[in-house]
Parts: sequence; structure tokens; C-alpha cells
Amino acid sequence: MSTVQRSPLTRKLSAFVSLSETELATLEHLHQRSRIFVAGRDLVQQGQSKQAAYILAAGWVCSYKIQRDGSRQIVDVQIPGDFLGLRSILLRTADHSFEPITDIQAVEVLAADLLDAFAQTPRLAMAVLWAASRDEAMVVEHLVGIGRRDAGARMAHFLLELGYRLALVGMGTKAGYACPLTQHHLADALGLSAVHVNRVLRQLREGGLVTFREGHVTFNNYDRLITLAEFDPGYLDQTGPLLK
Amino acid sequence: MSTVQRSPLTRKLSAFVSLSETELATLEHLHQRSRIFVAGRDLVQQGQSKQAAYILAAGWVCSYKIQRDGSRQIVDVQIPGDFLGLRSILLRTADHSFEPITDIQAVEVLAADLLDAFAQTPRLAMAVLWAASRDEAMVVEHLVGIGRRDAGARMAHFLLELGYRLALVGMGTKAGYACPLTQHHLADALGLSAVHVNRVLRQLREGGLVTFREGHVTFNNYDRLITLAEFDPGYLDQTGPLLK
DNA sequence: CGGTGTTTTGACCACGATCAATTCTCGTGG
DNA sequence: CCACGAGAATTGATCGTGGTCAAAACACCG
Repeated sequence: MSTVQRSPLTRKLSAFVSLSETELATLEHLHQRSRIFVAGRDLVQQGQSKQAAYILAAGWVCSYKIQRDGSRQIVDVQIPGDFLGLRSILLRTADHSFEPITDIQAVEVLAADLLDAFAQTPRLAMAVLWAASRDEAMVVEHLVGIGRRDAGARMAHFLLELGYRLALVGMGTKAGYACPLTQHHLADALGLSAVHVNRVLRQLREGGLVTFREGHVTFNNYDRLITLAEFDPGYLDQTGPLLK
Repeated sequence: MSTVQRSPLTRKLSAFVSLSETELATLEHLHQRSRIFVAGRDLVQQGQSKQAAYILAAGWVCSYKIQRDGSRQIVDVQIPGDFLGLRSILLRTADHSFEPITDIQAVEVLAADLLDAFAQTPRLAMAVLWAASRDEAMVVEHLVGIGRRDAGARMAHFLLELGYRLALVGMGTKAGYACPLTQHHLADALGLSAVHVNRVLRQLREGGLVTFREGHVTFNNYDRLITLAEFDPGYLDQTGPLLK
């Protein structure tokens, strides 16, 4: 359903920095190899070091960390257009794992190529730094949610943020969006148990706020949900480029 | 007590990318203005947009977000050599606030100067991107801790990480370190109540693991503490430059 | 149709929050 | 030098959010 003008990466970075023809060419050169991964089978193992990152072209992925005791924390969810494993390249160690939630299509970007591109077109590095900052802002917001919001507000905030991000790539509206996450995914993302996630979803549904059912999120009362979650999308804005 | 060869910023970035004389000069040019802030008075207000970042030269700072209901979540703690508000520059909106925990000395870096420097010396942008990635890795680890570790392990992990980072800048050892944080700071950082922080600290102390008292952290049993926290400092390593 | 995974609901429990009171420390002024 | 007040640390008592355990209903698939 989404409209892809050039490539997801180009579209994403153009939102931050308007790039010249040369820069666009360099960018397009980066992603030759497009790959398919099936749902459920991890892309990169935690701890393993692989010299490639990906740009998600289609499908959903989550990045997570596993504890010794088996519990899992999902750090964030990637939707089409998002980076995958950028940090792994830079720190040269994959500090977490990636699970494709659906079958996905991703464009492979080799570490060496990316670093070369940075050297040739500095503004590209700038754009990537910018994109990385936005990703970090999302993780920070997630941290605040888990640390200081109760289960209801946490869930509301998560569903709202996801909806907002999906709307930015044409995959959602204020009415709702298709969502392939299971309740177990939600639990691992929000630091809750799967059982409690179910209860919270019921409360929100019965309260007429939002419905999560059969792979679809429906906002029944967008405004009241925003109030409950204290959702402020400021940190997600990718309004106008800083550099011309 | 710490040994500063050139400037904190130079030392930090050199750990990632070995910089040429020209690049070092550009870097030094960045920080002319050194400023002092007193403990307790915030540097930048949340939501406000200020076109400057800082490199912390001396003292401790924490960055946090306040909720409508007054509760606070500390996102991370900065020690000498760390960036302050880098994201604020890039996203052009301070999405959180900074509280100096002690009196601090910080070097002001203007947004415009930084962006110019990036354009002139691309490798510098690379180095900053790298440093930002390490910061993000810390936030991620923090997120996992709050989401999936109980209060004891969370505290242990926090104190260990802080010790490890302080050791990197010569301000701590495996025996312990000076720590100006109050128990209330710990509570806001770990997503706990101040009362419970006190209880957890008592347990750790009576268990012979670590002592937090009178502004000093003493590791009584470093190995057992690491086991409890499942602490793996891999994400903190700033070993050898990726680029020569 | 059995098998596996997701959702749903109930009963009970525990970790950590909240409320409250006391002690300690330290800086400030009488 | 001591009295006072503000913050910080400490401890006890009680409460509630959310976890754990268990079982059933419901899917989807081979």
C-alpha cells in the first residue's frame, strides 16, 4: 500500500537533509543486494559480529535482547524505511538480535561501503547521524515509558507511537492500522507479562479507547488515548531539513 | 585526579577514530567557551530549543524527563568526557532536561560550529556518530534493565556500569569510586521509589556485595556482583579505532 | 483431526509503592 | 556554641499493580 518514490533509505534521509544528485547516486549505489527473510528466523545473533546493516523495505522486525533467565526485552520495532543494525556496524559487535515478525524484504548495506560513502559525501554522514538521533529519541521515550508509566499508559503510548510512525510511511491513519504483533510481542516490548497485556488490552477496549484484535489496531477514541498516554509526537517529527 | 592530555572531547573521539593534525586543530577550535554551572540548577529546560551542546569537563550531570504527574525518569548520567545535548542540536528540540549533580565545568559547542566542522572534516562526523552510538547502546542497556531486571540486579548493574565508565577516565577502580548521587537520584534512574532504593542498598550491603555510603561506592565482592547483575561491559568498550 | 501457538479468564501471590515516623547530617543564623 | 531547619537516609506497616500458575477456548496448519 505504501508509496515508494525511490528507495526507502533515500526517502528517509531526504526528510533530514536535502541531498544533491551526486549524493543521491552514491546512496542508490549503496544498496544493490536485496534480501528476503522469513518470519521467526533471526537475522543476526546477539553477540555475533557481522559487517552489514539493513534498510527494511517491507515487513516488520523487532530488535531485542535476551537475558540469561530467558526473559526478553524488545528494544524497538522497525517498520518499512527503518534502519536495522546500524549500531552493529559502528560498534563492530551486534549487541542485540533481530526477529522478523513477518516475512520481510531488506536491503543489505555493507559496512565498508557505508564508510566509504561517508568519506565521499560528508552530508550523508550528517543525515545518518540525524536519523540515528531520532532512533535514539524513540528508545529514550520507550525507557521513560517503562520506568515511569503504568501498564495502561504504557500500552496506549506504544500503540500511538507505532500508529504515528506508520502514518509517516503511509501505512496507517488516525483510525488505525494493520499490526502483525502478537500479545506476547507487546509484553516483551513493554516489560509486562503476556497475561497482563491481555487484561490491559481488554480494559482499553472496554473503555472505548482502542481495539487490538486479529492483527488490526483500531483507535476508538484517539484524543482520549493521547491524554491517557500523555503522547507528544515531537520527538518523532521529521519536519524540514536542517541543512539545505 | 584524572589525566587530561588535550581536552576531554579530543580524548574521547580519539578513542574511536585516530584524527590527523588538521582534524585535531578543527576540534580544538570548537570549544573556546568554557562555562561553569552550579549543582541543582538545570542547564536546559525540557522543550526549549537551544543551539548548543556541551562537553562535560568536570563534575556530574544527569539527563532526565519529567512526566505530567511529577515523576521523573533519569535517562543517563554523564561523567567527565561525555556529551551533553548532542541530540538537542540535531533534532533542534531539547527533548529532555539536564541537572548538574555537582558543580560542573562544561565546554560549549555551538550547533553551527559543529555542523561546519562536520562539513570540513567528514571523519569528525564519523567519530561523533560513533560516540553517539555508544551512548545509545548505554540507553538500550538501561532500557533492558528497567524492563526485565528486578530491583537488586538493576541496582547492581547500574553501579557496575558507572564504575566501569569512571575507570575509563581514571576516576574509579574495581575497588570503588566517589559518587555524588543521592538515593533519590538512583530511584529516578532505576524506575524505583527512593524508599525501595534504600532497602535494596541495604540488602546488597548486608550481602557483602557493594556499599553505597557517604558519597562513595565500594565494591565488596566485584565478581559476585557481576554475576548478580549479568554485567557484560562489551557495549562500553572503546577499543581501538575502526578507521586508521 | 491431533498439534502447536495465541488468546482469554480466574485464583493467588509478591515485589515494590505509598504513607508515616525517626534519625542523621550539615549549613545557617541567633 | 547551640538552636533551628532542610534534605537525606533509614525503618516499619500496609496496600496494590502486575506476575505466576493453571486451565480452557480458539485458531491455523499439516
